[in-house]
Amino acid sequence: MAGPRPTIKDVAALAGVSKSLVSLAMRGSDRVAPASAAAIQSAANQLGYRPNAAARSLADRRSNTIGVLVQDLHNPISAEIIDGVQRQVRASGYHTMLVTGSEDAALEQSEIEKLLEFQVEGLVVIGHRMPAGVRDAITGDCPTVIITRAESEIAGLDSISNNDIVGARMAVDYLHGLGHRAIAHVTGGDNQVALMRKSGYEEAMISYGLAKNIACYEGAFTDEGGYRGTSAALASKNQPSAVFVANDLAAVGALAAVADRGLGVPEEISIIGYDGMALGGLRSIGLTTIAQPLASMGEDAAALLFQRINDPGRLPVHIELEPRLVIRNSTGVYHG
Amino acid sequence: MAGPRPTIKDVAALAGVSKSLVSLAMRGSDRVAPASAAAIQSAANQLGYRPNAAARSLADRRSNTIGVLVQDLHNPISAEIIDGVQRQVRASGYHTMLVTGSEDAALEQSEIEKLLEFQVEGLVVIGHRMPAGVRDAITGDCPTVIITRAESEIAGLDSISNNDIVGARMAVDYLHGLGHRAIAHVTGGDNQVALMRKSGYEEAMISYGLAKNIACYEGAFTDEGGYRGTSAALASKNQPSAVFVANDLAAVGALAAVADRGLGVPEEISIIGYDGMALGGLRSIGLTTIAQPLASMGEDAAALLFQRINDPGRLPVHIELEPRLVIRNSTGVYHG
DNA sequence: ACGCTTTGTTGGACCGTTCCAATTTTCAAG
DNA sequence: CTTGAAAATTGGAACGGTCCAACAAAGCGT
Repeated sequence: MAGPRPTIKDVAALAGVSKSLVSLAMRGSDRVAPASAAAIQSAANQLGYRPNAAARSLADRRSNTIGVLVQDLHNPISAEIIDGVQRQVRASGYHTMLVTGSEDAALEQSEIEKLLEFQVEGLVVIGHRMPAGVRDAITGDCPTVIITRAESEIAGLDSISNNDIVGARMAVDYLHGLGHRAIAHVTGGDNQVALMRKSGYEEAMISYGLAKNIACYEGAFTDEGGYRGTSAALASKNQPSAVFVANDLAAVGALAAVADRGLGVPEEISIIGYDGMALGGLRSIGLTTIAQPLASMGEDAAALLFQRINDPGRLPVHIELEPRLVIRNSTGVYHG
Repeated sequence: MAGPRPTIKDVAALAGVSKSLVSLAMRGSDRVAPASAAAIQSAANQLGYRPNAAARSLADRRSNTIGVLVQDLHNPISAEIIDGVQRQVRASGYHTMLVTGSEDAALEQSEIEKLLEFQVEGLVVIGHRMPAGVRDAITGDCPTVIITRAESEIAGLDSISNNDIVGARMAVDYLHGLGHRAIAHVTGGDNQVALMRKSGYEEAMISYGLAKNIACYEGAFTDEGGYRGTSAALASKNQPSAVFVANDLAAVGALAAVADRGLGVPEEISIIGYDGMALGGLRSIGLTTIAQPLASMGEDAAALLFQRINDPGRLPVHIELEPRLVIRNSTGVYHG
């Protein structure tokens, strides 16, 4: 078995033709005589020939590959967005190279670096942080789009997100409509997305004349963070009757915190999350949430990328989608 | 901004040295005079030079890359395993190219094909199905390891899994110890892993003299599948008092099914899952489960891969880890 | 049998690196 | 100084493909 992998030359020799013809045949050109095509096919199969992507990409000066950086693979919404991205990328005849980010900015930057060295023709970033390497990517002329985070100032960078301020307001509106007045917020850290959700919450509270009831507890976009923030909220002397949690993953942690304190959801405490992850829809979780159209955001992002690849000069586009309230079992009317 | 990307030649010209020296310098060789090194560095920065991975990989005849195929990115355990793989791969100075599989076998095969065209030096498959392309990979001399599925016959293929039969027995043992006798099983489909868990369940039931109580309901390794199978179990005339569900994701669906039927967990029905996904540990879910050491399985898999890369001839290794019972709130004593 | 087009096929240059043998420079010792 | 070894640098041949201009073969109308 083994030895060096067969190259196009070996196939050519075995089929008794030139390597140029093999090259043509492998790409399914119609300028190859049927007889030759058959001979080449059979030689290729016999040798187990597989084209070398590095060589091809070098000669072509294009890699046919889109790079995807996923900042938090542990958040189930990442998988849902990726699905959308993949679908669109595949439909365009490209393929995807996925790398994962992390809290370590240097590591994240080096992952992007790797992607760029591979000459990816476009970059999709899924996450709320703006990784350091992205600026390099853009100045290096690599079309880039960032998902779930709004970005409008940077030339050459497209973005697609939902309107977090509006979404947060919707959450408060809904809880207010149920009769809640002591509505707390568990935050998602100091990234842009979390901050916008927080502002939306604050604005809504103020517009209802509930400024004095504004209560933010520090959390994070993780189950752990939601648990921590919500525990703090419940322990406070002004215990809220409803909690708007920064995202769904954290909201699942929030449900746990409420249960641990021996309180009932939604009878005593209402919980609303944000994102619309599929897992939240299970009846055993039944999380009310502000949903983003995750898969289609992924698709749109990839579509945006291809637009820019075909027209590199175009102005940065920011697509903002409307979030949607999804009512399930974690919220209920206030009975004081 | 733009034009063709700068190459090593451009850097050489600007720094006033030969391209060979730039090549050496970029890789941090100590045979380069400090002065030249500095000049080259500054020229590279000025031009925004970035080495071309395709060219490098071609010249080197190695890609420094490990391919990872994730069959089900939606199952949270995938992310946990990937973490482990990445850590080990990075520690070895390689990087990772991730692609996602799907039910569509042809698509999955083409993804593997892509990975091989990229000349990945090793392949990690995460999932329970054995993808068609894997055999090609192995005959094409690409070291491969498969995670969560036992495989011992195929030369050149390493595998790492837990002992699903033992694990399933542990689940039954535990439920039996709590006093349960009508223990049903919701299956995970017809893949090898699911079948082993099913056998373990059956064997354990038989060894307790409960052969007549064996009751398998068709499910799948998804929340949806668990919901469906458990609903069927609860609707049957021999309603079980405990259900062993094929995996954690399905068990979350099972919890929903029980709740939907208005029954209490664990008072009326006990539920036990399998895998040990982090999410199951949240108190709002509190799923009792048979846990696999996911992250370390990922690390071990990558380690195995590097061993084989360094010694391609070695016999196939199968590492089998012991699962561990993790007791949480979804199981309780039987009170008939 | 004659050009003339159409269809198939080919050699060689090139893509951006790394590697190696060969060359130049530097420098310490005699 | 000279000399030889060590240190620094270089040109050119790979690597495995794609592309292009040139060439060979086949068909075809007259």
